[in-house]
This record gives sequence, structure tokens and C-alpha cells, in this order.
Amino acid sequence: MTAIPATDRRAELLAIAARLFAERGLRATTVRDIADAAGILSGSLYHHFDSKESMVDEILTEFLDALFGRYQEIVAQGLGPRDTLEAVVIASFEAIDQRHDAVAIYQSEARRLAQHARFAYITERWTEFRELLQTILREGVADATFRADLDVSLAYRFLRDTVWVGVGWYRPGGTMGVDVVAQQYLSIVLDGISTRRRPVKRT
Amino acid sequence: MTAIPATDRRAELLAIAARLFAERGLRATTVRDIADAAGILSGSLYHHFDSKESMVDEILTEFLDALFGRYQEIVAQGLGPRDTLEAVVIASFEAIDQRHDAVAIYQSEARRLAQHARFAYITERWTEFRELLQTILREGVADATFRADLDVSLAYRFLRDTVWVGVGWYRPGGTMGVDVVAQQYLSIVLDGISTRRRPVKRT
DNA sequence: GTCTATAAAGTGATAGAC
DNA sequence: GTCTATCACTTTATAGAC
Repeated sequence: MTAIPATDRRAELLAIAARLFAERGLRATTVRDIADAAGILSGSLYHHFDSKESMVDEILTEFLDALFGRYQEIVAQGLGPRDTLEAVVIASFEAIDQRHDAVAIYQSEARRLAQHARFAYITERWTEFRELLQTILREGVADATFRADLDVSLAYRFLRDTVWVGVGWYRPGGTMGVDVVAQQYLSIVLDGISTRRRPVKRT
Repeated sequence: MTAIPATDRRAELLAIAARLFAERGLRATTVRDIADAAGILSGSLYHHFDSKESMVDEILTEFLDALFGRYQEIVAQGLGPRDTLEAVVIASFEAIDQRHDAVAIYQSEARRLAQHARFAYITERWTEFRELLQTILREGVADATFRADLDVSLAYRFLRDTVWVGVGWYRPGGTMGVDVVAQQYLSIVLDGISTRRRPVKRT
């Protein structure tokens, strides 16, 4: 583990890179694009970073550390399954609001990045998030907060995907606040969209 | 509009390209990768296709035409809001099952492709799908199938995203059949995961 | 911290032989 | 329908001057 100098210029360049990575995709963003956007030449970027891959690594590491730190805070509060789930969902939407670029990169590139040894921590975080959500769901089924017929592993994937996919359309600073979106989201996930329950079809 | 010769070899090469595009991403898949996988040299691909972009275009056009033809069939049946929604969701999951590569390409690249004039039809299809789902939701609210407090435009985005994001983890031929997944999905969306309804929080 | 200059490899695409 | 050969251009990254 090498210490990384956290200069202002470095952070500034990283923010520029993150925005381009999020908008155009990792592969479609060249080091020239980043340098152009920063008003310098491409070679000058290598004074700050080893490689383009290092920039991505740093953006994701910082983001994931902050996010999972927040999740740990929530778990430590020892709320019940429903309140814990709500808090985790709200924290995730807040991340979409406040770290939009990093979430967008994570959402659209993490799966492929995770295949490389350098990004193995993505898989670890993925596992951590799965255990977090599945534990909440299992406890909720056990204490009758959630439906007894819930397929926990499927519901987990559903929750995971639906939370993060919001980054695709949510625009920070738009008319709809992130807290409103989170509440509407929770309303659908917890209570469904229909007025009356139907029998669960078995196949 | 130029007629495209639909030879066997052409379809075969297109299937190989679609698999690679889906697995690695458009930008990360080179014409050499496609040619290698097909057992020919990269130059030979240009006997069949104008460009790499043409391959993508053809894969997506064919997929979207088939999918929206299916949606039209469903609408033409004149079912109620709930049955129409169920049928649309099931048809979408069937597409994930049967046209996995095309759906994966669509899911992860459509937004950026739509910015180019050549792929303007993606935006048109997007609008078509939005109107389809929002009409179902509005009619469902009107006849009390769906909750009166539903935010239709937000629920639409929720449905749209959650249906297609399934392509990220669903593997055709796996242990869980696509019909089971679709039913579980509908169960959550329609009825929610909780045992009892909570008051909707207003902000 | 940035620039000049450039290397080394990869990329989409073409022309014409077989 | 595929191969040989190759072009024009782009891309990541480096070395050393300023």
C-alpha cells in the first residue's frame, strides 16, 4: 500500500476524469480527453498518476470506502429490519446525489473491472453488500416485517439493482429531491403499486 | 433504406459479434476480436459488413423490431391494466432469456448510442415504451387497480429500469427459469415485500 | 507542474489476389 | 468468402527540458 499525495490539483484532475468517465465510459475516455478538459497536455497527467487505470482505481476506492463506512454506521445503530433497510436505501440514494460520477462509473463498469486482479476489492464490497441486504431481509422475514414467501436471494438482487440503476436518470440539482425519490422508491418496494394483494402464482 | 442480404454466414458472424459486444462492451471489442472468434481475418469481415457500427446497428434494429412487435400484440389483446402490465413484464423477461446478448448491449450502450443520428430510432423506441407503460399505469390508477398516490412518471422509470437490469445477472439455462423470475418480480412490484402497509411519508 | 517530442502498440478500414 | 498486405490514425505512456 503506497501513500497517495492528496494535493488540490490531484483532486481537481480526478474530479475532471470522473466526470468524463461517467459521461462517456472508461474505454471511450482517452487520457487526451482528460488533459484537454483540464487545460493541460496528456503527458502532464503522468506527473500526477501512474496510468489511466490508477485514476479509475482511486476514484472507486475512495467512493466505496466512504459508502461502506456509512453502511457500517447504520448497522451499528441496531435498528429493526425495516428501519435498517430504509436507512440503507436512503444512504444509497444520497450517494447517487452527492457522488454521481463515482456511482455512475461503479454502476456501469464495476462488473468488468472486477475481473482484473487490481480491482478485486470490488468483488469483496459486492459480497459485503449482499450479506448486508440478505441479513436485513432474513431478519425481516423472521420477525414478520417482510413476507414469509419472499425469495431472499432474488429480492436482494432486486433491491441492489433498483437502487443503483437510479443513477442513470437521477440528476443532482433537478426538480425532484433525492429524499422524495428515496421515499417513493421505498413505498413501491415495501408496499407495491397495486391496491390489493393477489395470490402468489406458483409454477 | 438498403436491403440487407440475410445469409447464414452473416447471421453467424452477427451472433459472434453480439456475444462479444455483450461480454466486453462495444468499445472494448475490436473487429480483430470478432474475426478471431469467427476464425477469419479482420479484413474479411468487411465483405459482410460496412463497419463495426453497422453490426451494432443491425443487432439492435432486429432486436427492437421483434420486441416491440410483441408489445403491440399484447396491447392489441385489450386486457386490463394489471394483465397488460404482467404480459409486458413477462415478454420483457422472455427477451432477456431468448435474446440475452442483444438485451445486454441495449441495456449498457443504448443511452450513449442514442446520441448519434444513426441510432435515433433508439430514442423513438424509448418514447414508445414510456408511453406504453405510462398509459398502463394511468389507466390502472383510474380504475383503482393501482394506488391513487402513485407517481406515474417515477413508477414508470422504476419499472423500466428494474425489468431490463435483470439481464446483468440472469443467465439463460440456469437453475431459475425465466417464468419464475418474472412472477417473483411481479409479486414484489405489485404487492411489495412487507407484510403490512405503512403510511406514505410526505415531504 | 507543465511542455516538447516521440516511442510502441493497437485500431478501423481498404485494395486487390486467390 | 477469405487472405495478403498495408494505410492512416489513435492511444497509452515515457524521457528530459523548462
